[in-house]
Amino acid sequence: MQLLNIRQIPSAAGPPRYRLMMSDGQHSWSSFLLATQLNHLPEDNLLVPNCVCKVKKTVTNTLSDGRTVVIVMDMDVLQSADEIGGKIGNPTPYDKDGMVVLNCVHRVKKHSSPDSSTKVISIAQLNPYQSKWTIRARVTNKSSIRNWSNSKGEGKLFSFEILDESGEIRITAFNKEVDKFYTLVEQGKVYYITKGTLKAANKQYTTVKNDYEMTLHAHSSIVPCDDGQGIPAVHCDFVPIAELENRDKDAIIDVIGVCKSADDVSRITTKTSREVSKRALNLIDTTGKEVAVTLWGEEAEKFDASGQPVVAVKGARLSDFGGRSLSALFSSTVMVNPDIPEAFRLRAWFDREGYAANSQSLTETRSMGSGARMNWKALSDIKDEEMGHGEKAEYFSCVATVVYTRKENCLYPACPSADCNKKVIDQNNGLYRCEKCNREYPNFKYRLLLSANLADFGDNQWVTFFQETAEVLLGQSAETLGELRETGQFHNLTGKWEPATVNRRKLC
DNA sequence: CCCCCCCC
Repeated sequence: MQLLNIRQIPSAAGPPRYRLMMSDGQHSWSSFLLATQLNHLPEDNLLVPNCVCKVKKTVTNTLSDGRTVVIVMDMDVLQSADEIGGKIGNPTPYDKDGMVVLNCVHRVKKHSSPDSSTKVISIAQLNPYQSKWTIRARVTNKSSIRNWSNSKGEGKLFSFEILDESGEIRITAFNKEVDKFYTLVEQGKVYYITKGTLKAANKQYTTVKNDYEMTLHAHSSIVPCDDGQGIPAVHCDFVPIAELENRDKDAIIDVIGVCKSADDVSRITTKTSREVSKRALNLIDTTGKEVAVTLWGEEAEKFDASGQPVVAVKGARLSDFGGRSLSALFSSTVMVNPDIPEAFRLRAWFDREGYAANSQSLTETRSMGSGARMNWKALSDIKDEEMGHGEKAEYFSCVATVVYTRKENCLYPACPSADCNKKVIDQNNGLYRCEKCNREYPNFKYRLLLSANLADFGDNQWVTFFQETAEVLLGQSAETLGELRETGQFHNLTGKWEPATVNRRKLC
């Protein structure tokens, strides 16, 4: 069609709206409205009178007074106004509808579609310009309930993603709608959904492939659909672990593997001083490669690695930490022993041969210390390069000899709580006080903090060995040393070491 | 109306 006229119409709020008069050469008609996502076309002076357009997608709304409005959702400008030069043919007005002045865009929104039939449409057809529809879709991901509080107010929300044969969309429920729908909405199930509000999705926050997202409100309904026929199941596009080496950092990928091992859950403090649980899993697949996947929060706390389950993560983010590693996001779905062929194949492979495979991990951890990532230094380099003077800790490896250990006070009574390790004060009443936990305990645990001087060919360096490394160096556990000290035998373990023995120990 | 995706 040829654009004959375009003008901005009054709109109270939001982006400007443009009304178009189009012609097919025979007739002209002016009840076209440009969807706001196409506003760049007139604003960049591409959509100007006389240009010829290919209208690719429209939505037709009938107003309460019977007038028809066509919203142009997608269009290309095929030939510029300059190329055409003028009006093509002598089009006559299509009908009197086209002559009615559309004076306010709000009429379109408020009185759209008097037809109240709730025809089932597909997710791809959803748009902010029509409100009477029903969709039928499967829940592919569901968040937990989250509370927020900011300058605008506070409340709670949860969100979920749904999928049909045409596409996907994210839906968010707030406050009352959380109470109404949270338990009803189940991962993997199919529902009829009506009367959600569509708005432009902020792409900054989502990987869901849709220009819009939906908010539920008081009149929204969600009804379970027993027949999921024609609605695709959650689809994963699993990337073989070995292939992760070739993918870009920050890529969002699906992965599946046998959870060969898993860290214990631990608590960390984020840069914004929030505490969060984390747990890294080690997944292996038939490529013989392993990769670390970090789970967060409740997912980390609840994860049970016993029995080496098959774990699939949909929508994990690839990181370059330690070479290559993965992190679950809020938008990720973690599935343990999912009922899919890939999982059965992996189980069979792992139980038959994979468990014994001489596998390699794409994720180097410090404790692994394979040669490739070692930062070898001579002790003099540490001073010359001012290592450790910056904000961040720096790590290096060296070969050195222990020339002296400061054995006085290397063993101390520590807080017995799991992650504390603060030195306790003997209250001399059978109780031991931890200042950090601000409480008293009937017991304590022994811990090591061993100061030693190391020397290589050119320099020496004082270093501190904490618990685990001191135990390696001494060849004794802190607990054993504690017992020996209590029975007066501690001095027997402080003799001199053979340099050859020391050199073979791991002094990282 | 949220928008947090963290840590080594």
